[in-house]
Amino acid sequence: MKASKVSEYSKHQLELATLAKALGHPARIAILEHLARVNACVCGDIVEELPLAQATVSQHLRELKEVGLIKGTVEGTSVCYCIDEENWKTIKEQLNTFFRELDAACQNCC
Amino acid sequence: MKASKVSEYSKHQLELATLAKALGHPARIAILEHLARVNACVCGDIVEELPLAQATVSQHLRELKEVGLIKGTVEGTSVCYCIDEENWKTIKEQLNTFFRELDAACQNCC
DNA sequence: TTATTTGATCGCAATAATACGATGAAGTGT
DNA sequence: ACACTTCATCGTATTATTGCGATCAAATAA
Repeated sequence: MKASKVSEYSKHQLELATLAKALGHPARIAILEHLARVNACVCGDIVEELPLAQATVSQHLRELKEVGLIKGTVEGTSVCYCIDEENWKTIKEQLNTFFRELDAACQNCC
Repeated sequence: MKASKVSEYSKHQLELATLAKALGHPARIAILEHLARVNACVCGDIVEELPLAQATVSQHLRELKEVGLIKGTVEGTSVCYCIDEENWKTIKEQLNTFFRELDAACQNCC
């Protein structure tokens, strides 16, 4: 992508795309679903759930954290990850707004 | 790899990730929003809306089409694109199911 | 203290995504 | 027939992502 043209997209388009990109890998979907399933904080045993090395899982966790979907809390020698409830609400609202945009579209076209 | 690790991702995890990946680029978000905004089929003037060359836009359109978000109909020498209402309903349901999964999670953790 | 555990980060290789000019295919108009 | 339009695809350069071993940092346990 040309750096000079990135600014041509609106802020919310860039935000949505960044968010979607974070969800655009099966490992990260699996991590989120695992965190949801155990309904509690899970630590590094996420690594055990995935067919990936510890370094790779750590990388995926960072990506999810950067986009605000999860948060991690240090607990002694391990780190407890969970879905970031606060941010998730905001993110969900962003996505739903986008969905409603699409819903309003294109009733009888083509 | 440890034997306890599941070597593959589930079908729905792969589907979700593929879908999210298709939304993971600002140009494709912009295309969808434009199609929604004009509330009718638009043809190759999508190119005029984006800071990208025709070949690149065509590429993005193909990705959106492959994942079922849009459809294109040939109209003479031009092609009319619009959101694929039918598929969009299915896709939205998939996403909402995923969202509900996350909603149920992690009430008071960390 | 030293050893161990947990997880983050670094460095690098392999792969995938992005962008664009050039070209091809198919329809339209002269 | 020819020129023109519209869009898809090809070839390819650039950049980003993915994955993993190695290593580092911090807390814990001996």
